[in-house]
Amino acid sequence: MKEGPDIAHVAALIGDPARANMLTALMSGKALTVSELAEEAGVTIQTASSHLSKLDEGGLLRPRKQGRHKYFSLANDEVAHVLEGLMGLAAGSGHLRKRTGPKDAELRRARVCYNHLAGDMGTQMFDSLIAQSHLILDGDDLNLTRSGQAFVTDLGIDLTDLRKNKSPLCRECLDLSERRSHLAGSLGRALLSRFEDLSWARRDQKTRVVSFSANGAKEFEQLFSVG
Amino acid sequence: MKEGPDIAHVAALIGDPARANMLTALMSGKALTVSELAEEAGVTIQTASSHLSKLDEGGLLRPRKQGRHKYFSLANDEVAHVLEGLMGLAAGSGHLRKRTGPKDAELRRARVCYNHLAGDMGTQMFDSLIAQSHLILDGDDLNLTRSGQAFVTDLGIDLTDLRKNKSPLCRECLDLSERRSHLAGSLGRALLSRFEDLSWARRDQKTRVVSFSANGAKEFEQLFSVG
DNA sequence: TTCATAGTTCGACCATAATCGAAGCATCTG
DNA sequence: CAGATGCTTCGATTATGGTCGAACTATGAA
Repeated sequence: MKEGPDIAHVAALIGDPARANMLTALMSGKALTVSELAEEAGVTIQTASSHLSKLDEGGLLRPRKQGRHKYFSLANDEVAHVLEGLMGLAAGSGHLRKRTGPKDAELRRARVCYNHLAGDMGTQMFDSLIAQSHLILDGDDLNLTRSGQAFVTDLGIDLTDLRKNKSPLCRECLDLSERRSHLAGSLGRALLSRFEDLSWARRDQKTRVVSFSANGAKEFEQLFSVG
Repeated sequence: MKEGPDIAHVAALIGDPARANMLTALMSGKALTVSELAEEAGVTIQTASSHLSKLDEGGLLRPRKQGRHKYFSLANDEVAHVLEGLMGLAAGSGHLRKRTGPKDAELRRARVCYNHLAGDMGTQMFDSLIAQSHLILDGDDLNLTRSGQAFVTDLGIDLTDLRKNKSPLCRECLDLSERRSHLAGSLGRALLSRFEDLSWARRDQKTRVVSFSANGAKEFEQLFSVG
């Protein structure tokens, strides 16, 4: 009767409150165990286990067993991307769960989107990379130019290492709430973790807030100035 | 307890099969009425109405009243973007709905889109009308030229009758799966019904297939040759 | 006006699936 | 080994929400 991918199934998976809570918890990029996710979602471990196996079957999660623990993380960047999109839609339609605490400003400024940098600083970095011609956007493809390769190598990132990875190096991740793009893919991931290594930034696992140190913010501003 | 946008609510909206069908139908970019969407989703009009008001409340749709019709389209391209992402996820996890039935070839060739002709023959007709300068496309507006007026009058269509109608005479209807336009509006409607009057074509209400008779196909080909 | 068509609202029915208790595996520790 | 911890499976209960018939409103046509 109908044609095309079964979008309803995937959406229904995300559409349950308990599962949605688990997925948002996983947006921090950190792998979590069944018990932790149960706590996040406010359900018992049995229920959580059932939910998680459904999410796994649906291809949204990547499970890893380690001893008697089972760690779950988001399956890939695409999943994170869709989740961010849904957050944008929910926020746009004024369907925020009331909570305009002080953390919101920080979240808008810099936050973790799965495992790369999002928020104002994320889009600033993206725009700056484009403006400096370190990245070029070709249709849907995003390519690192020669100067961009030098730039990130200078920053201390091993590109040949990254390329071993099967996942794409650069990816555009659209932040719907701001209608701006930021950088995902293995390079986006590497940049964020490099910022952490350099002690420029530190991420709060609980809230997805990325807080930059005074020095880190200065260095960042210098590297990714706009205009 | 929880923080952030209520992603579960939006996802649950998309997660119902009937609603998902409606949304995918609206991915064509065309505004559809409640009845059409009910047909798309395979539910009754009451059910469709209920679903649509929920989708509207959720900010996913943009409703427009036109006479006694109520047209729905996607609220904005952010919604479409999220839907695309979900399709990607569903496709990626091998959750495709099987798609190649025997009727599909017929549907691709000629089908009813609301009440005008779509499919290959629909786009052929559109292209031919443009090529013969019977129609000119001016931005978003589609205008019937003097020669076009003579052309359709020759075909036995009463234009003054059509113009009484408040609905636009010509409308472009984009078929995204083929990325081609075909002719909608009251003229598109009139053309299809004229084909039926002339016994050139007959439409199957169940499947939306439009089947041309041998003679009808020949006449059609002669009128709307391409090149 | 009267009839027809498009859509909404109400109410009742029913199916799906979320939930948790209890029991069962698996893995680590002493 | 026994005991503890992390997780899964089974079964029963429950509630949410999708569905349609029927009645109602609104717009257009004759």
